[in-house]
Amino acid sequence: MSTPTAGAPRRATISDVAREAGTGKTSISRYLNGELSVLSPQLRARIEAAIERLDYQPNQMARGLKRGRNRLIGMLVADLTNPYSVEVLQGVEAACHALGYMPLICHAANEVDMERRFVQLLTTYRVEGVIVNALGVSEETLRPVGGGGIPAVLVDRSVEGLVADMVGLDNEGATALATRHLVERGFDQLWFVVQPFAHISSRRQREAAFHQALRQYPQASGRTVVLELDDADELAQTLSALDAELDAAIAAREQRDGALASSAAPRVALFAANGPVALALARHLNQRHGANWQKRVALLSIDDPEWAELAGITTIRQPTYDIGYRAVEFLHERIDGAQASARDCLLPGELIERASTAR
Amino acid sequence: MSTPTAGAPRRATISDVAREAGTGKTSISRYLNGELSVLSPQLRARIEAAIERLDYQPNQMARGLKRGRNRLIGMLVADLTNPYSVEVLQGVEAACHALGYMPLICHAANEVDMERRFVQLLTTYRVEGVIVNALGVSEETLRPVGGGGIPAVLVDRSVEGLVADMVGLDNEGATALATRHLVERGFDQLWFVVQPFAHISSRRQREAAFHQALRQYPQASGRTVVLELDDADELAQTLSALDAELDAAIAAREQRDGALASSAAPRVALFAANGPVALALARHLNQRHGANWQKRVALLSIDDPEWAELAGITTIRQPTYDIGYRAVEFLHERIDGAQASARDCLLPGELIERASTAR
DNA sequence: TTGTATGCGTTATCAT
DNA sequence: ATGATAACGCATACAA
Repeated sequence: MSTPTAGAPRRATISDVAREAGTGKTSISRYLNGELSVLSPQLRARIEAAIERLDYQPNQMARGLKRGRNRLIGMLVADLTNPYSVEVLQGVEAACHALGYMPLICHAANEVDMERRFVQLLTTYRVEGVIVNALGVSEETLRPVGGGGIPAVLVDRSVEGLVADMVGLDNEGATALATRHLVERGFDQLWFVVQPFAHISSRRQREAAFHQALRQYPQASGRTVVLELDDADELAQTLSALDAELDAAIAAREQRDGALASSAAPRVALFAANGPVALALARHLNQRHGANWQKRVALLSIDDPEWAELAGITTIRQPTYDIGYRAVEFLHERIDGAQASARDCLLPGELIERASTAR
Repeated sequence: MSTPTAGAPRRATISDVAREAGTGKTSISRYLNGELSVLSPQLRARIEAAIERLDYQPNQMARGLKRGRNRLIGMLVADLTNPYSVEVLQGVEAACHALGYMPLICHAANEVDMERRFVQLLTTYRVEGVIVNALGVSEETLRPVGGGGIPAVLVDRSVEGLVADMVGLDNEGATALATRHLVERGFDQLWFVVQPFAHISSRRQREAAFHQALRQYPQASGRTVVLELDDADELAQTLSALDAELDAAIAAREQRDGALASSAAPRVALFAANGPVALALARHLNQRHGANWQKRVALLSIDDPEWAELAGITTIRQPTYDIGYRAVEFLHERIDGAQASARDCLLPGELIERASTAR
């Protein structure tokens, strides 16, 4: 059994190559930067050979130091556990590839100090720009970014006090679309379930848009339920309470409509503000009532994770890939010096109808 | 509306701080590196003030260049879409934090040339080590890593011809555990479903271990089904065929056991080699037969994604967090110069029993 | 066409 | 205790 590498044996530098090729460093540098027209064929050949022999690879750190830009951009992700983030990431990566950037992916894992630590780190590495899917807790921690600092574009969430471009879902349109769908399907009690707002703008926007949209439908009533996903005890408690209220609502309806109404019982619909909320709801209901829970209550969610099809959940699918792609394009313009005032790019969602909201 | 930053206004350097504090760069450097004992209180105060005033932050690129190490390690992930990867990643991040490393996350998205491009990039950035969840297609693309190149540790999969440490699931143990569970539950036809092996060692290992384990149970028979997830048409076709065979198997059993056996019909179990396969199977079966599919056939999967509980799937949960954490620890030892021969670290899986394998 | 010299922002060596 | 000065690996203005 052979032994893997330990201390690296010092890599070849540009000077080594120059010596090996019997020339100066300048020519090597020229070769590396594709200034081929100014190199005699012989020299060029010697350089090529030397590079090959020494397995030379230019040191990007040194390069970046010298030229003042390193083609690095930071991608600060709040929660990679959320499929939404991964999908956005794929758009980001594609755009970076196309535009010649290298994204440094930083995963805050929903921890505020992680976020702080990462923006700190990204600035000390002199990234040329940052794409931020922020925790949004405080503009404080994002100080070095946006506004007077390095160019930034926000994804999904804007953060108060931070002036920067932003791209995300058209929350108002998406929510209206979903609400309308539920009402048209005959649900007249709509419960909007959302995580604690914290400072997360998209949650607030969706909730506001929900109540706004509801005003168009006098036949339906709505309420907001806040669900804390990160605390198992509190979550279980809230879900139990919710379940009890559901029982009451169903009982009330049955009583009002008479016995024959039981077949038309499920008139309340749960509207999950995002995928994680929907998963928590579905898990709870499923555990409590088995696969039959869908007969008790409807469920619709913003975000369209892979399992939604399996569980037959109606969703609003976000244009995640495009969101990521556009974000990088925005950032690219800023890095190139665009000075326009902060722009918002709101992309439309798409309704995916499934069994969970059928009659 | 204010306008975001464009071209950065050149950050302060160590020289700027020195001038501002009326001293030399050396003292600033000393201050930054915590050599506080050799600084007079007055100078120290002046430096502190200057740094504050100029909002100075040391340039890590330059630092790394000078000291020859940058505390960067690469984390090459084959597929972030797989929850397994994200979970491993969390262990990696925690360990990096603890050991003072900064992980550069690179997402190959199952593309071979992406993988090649990233190892190239990581070496030119002179990362001190790499954790690789490889596509495994060819040792060729990983040449600069492991063996004679920069220290590397493999995760989940080893790649032929590449000598390096490796940490992952104890595939043999986990598969045996699962097989035994299925047999004990009374299933006597076990179909092991796995993606094309390509060069992915863990798939091969699990399949081999499956047939190996099966030899202990003469009452049960097994076979391997290869499922190509990336080609929708081929996938649909294979799944249909599978479904037909399932019908045949059920019919055969009913005939043999007589009419009364129909209640005890489901004696065939699907053993998914990993989470993505399980999802594909569940989606198909659910779409074809509705929620009742669980009455037709059992399902067990290695990997325990979030939706498994919702769908009631029995799984083998991998110690993902530990896998990531251990990987970084291994790497750390190599970076520090450990010369031992390549080690393997195989961690045990845990059986999570759910409805999908009940009688 | 090719090479020399200087500097990017830091740290390390050596004086003072 | 403090400060010049020389590298680190590379790119570029300038000279040849």
